[in-house]
Amino acid sequence: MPTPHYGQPRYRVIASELRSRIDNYVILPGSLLPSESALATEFQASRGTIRKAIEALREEGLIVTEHGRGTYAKPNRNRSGPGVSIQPEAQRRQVSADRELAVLFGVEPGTALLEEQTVARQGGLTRVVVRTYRRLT
Amino acid sequence: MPTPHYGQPRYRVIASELRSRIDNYVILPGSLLPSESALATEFQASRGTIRKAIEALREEGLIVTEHGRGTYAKPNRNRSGPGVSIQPEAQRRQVSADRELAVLFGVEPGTALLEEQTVARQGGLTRVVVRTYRRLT
DNA sequence: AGAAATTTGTCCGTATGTATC
DNA sequence: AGATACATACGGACAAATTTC
Repeated sequence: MPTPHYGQPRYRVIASELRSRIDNYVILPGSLLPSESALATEFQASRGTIRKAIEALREEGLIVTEHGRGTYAKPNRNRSGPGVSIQPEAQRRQVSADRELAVLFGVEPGTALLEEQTVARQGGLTRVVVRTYRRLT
Repeated sequence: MPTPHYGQPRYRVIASELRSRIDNYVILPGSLLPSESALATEFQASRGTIRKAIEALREEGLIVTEHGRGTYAKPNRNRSGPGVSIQPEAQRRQVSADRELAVLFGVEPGTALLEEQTVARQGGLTRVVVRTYRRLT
């Protein structure tokens, strides 16, 4: 059905078709796209070509891919404003000892300590934050 | 956090984190690790991925697994000396969220959170302090 | 003794990531 | 572009061992 795109790489043609389906809600926001294998069959292309098309849409921010799950059309695309900074799952940094840590470690308050912070999320919701403090070695 | 393998596979990242906890006595020698399901929740991974991480540590000889019981950190790994005793202290209390915790949990700064603090000592010296933060449910 | 809950063991199917030809 | 192979990852289901009440 899509208009022929002569002279265009196959993956671009496929990307356009998928973009159109998302824009026209043939693929609903938040729902899974067909698997790469299924799309390969439908478009009579190899999985590699399908993956290039998907990669293009992912770079446009239209879709999100999860390892072992599949590729989703992004939900509520016209909302997420800026300032929504993403916190890394785990990070290490130096912090200065608060009064309690200073007492525990037997150092002066303000002394640099190594802090590792791990964030565990579930369904976009932060479940637990773990902060581990050690001496600088 | 699923998604592509940037660098290391997830199960190896998880194995590293667990190894670190064992090395730093966050998980004490001879004690049970959290169940595979609990770890799956904490790390937002499937049980299969957790099992791969555990398998890696088991091959390193760091832990031992028993069917129906759980997985233990190996006791007396490097008996460098006799009086190497560890005395963890734990306490729970409510604290008010600092700016970063507020962002992570999506609450107003100053909101009360539950903090669990564990102190692991060795030979009178504080080795590590772990602070775990959760919502008040 | 027995039932229920918990935890690890195993197997299946499906999907994506990556490398190679 | 296409094809294949293997690694990584998810999720469900059930069995087996153990603990708890």
